[in-house]
Amino acid sequence: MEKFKKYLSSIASISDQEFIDSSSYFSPKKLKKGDFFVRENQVCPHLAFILSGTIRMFYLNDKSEEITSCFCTENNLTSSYKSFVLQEPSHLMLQAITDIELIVISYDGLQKLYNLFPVWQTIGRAVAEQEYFRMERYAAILNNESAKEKYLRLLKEQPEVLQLANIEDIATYLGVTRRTLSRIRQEISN
Amino acid sequence: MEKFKKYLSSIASISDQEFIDSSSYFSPKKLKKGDFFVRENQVCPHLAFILSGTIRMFYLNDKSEEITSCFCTENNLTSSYKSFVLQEPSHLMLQAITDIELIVISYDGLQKLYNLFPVWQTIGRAVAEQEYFRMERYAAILNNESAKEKYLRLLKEQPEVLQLANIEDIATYLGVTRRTLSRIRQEISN
DNA sequence: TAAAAAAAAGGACAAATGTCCTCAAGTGCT
DNA sequence: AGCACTTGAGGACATTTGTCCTTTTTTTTA
Repeated sequence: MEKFKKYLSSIASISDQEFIDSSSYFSPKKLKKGDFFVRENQVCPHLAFILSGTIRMFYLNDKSEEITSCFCTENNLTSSYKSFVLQEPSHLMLQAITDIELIVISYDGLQKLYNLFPVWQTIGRAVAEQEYFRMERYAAILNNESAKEKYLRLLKEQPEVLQLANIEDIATYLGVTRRTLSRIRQEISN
Repeated sequence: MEKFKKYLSSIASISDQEFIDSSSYFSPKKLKKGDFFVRENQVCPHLAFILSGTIRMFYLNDKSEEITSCFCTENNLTSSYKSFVLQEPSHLMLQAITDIELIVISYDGLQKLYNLFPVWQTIGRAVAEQEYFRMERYAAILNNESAKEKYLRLLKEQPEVLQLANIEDIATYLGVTRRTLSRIRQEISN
């Protein structure tokens, strides 16, 4: 829980007592490699903080191809955020690509925190803002960097993902085909 | 103001009295075509609701080329959101591409609303969530649609933008060069 | 209104990426 | 260990997109 408290402190000032009072609304959860945290068309039941492990977030495009939109790693939140917030069926799927340890909270639990502790209103807004900043950055990268630059960025920022994920998934994450990714890797190794 | 109230009601339930009490924190603002709402490296001073007109949001990439990231149209919020929320210098610029009428609120004004009216906590979170949803959708489109599909989507969803913005800006918005956009337009006209 | 300037269209070729494929290496299963 | 199965690398060619231009159209200004 210490990791989680540290994360919360980094986005809003929460006192020790507030954290203790809030913590009964959270519960631990483990997933095995390959398990789904969220399936397609399921309402995302939890917002989760990743204590350890990596989750692949993906969706099916109109040709029913899996498109990876994010690799979520430890010390970050994960969820099908829109589905969770609006309590509507998810178009995103979240699947563990390693064994995972999470701390999760349900939608109802979070609403209770909003009502009981004013600080959670601020945390809730800060989380939404953080998710926005992350997505804004992702969009700027998508729109502005070549596939090679994106690969090098992934190598720098999430090197473990290159070990854990398969080529196909990395390729769709970068927005290119397997063939192009293969060329990029060849180029870099020279 | 009626338009703005309608917008707020669509994202959180605000009573008539709450709206009246809040409204003194907002002020009207007009911009002429070509005026900047936010310049580069300026801390975005306001969050704005667009009553009428269109704003182009753009940034400079590492080759100092202007990349358009959004066209903001009436009945939507606009701001350099990250800059406004964190009160840090903006890398985004917002420029009017028509004459504009806005309703704006300052950062301090919004903090006061958060403190005075609990409903504003909810609105603030809902706004952050909305901005996130918009950006998530934009990223999915960027990563998944061809330039032609993106053009057709723009034609469908914001046809007025194709009249107002110049080709160069539309091209960078779609993530292609002028030449490619020219080819797309030729193809469609056949 | 005519000249100048700016914006958009489009030609020709180069570069990047995709498609479809085969081959090699690694993985799991019996 | 041996065989099927999966995964990644990379060849050959087609398609798409970019680069660098020139030409055409539109807009601005004297």
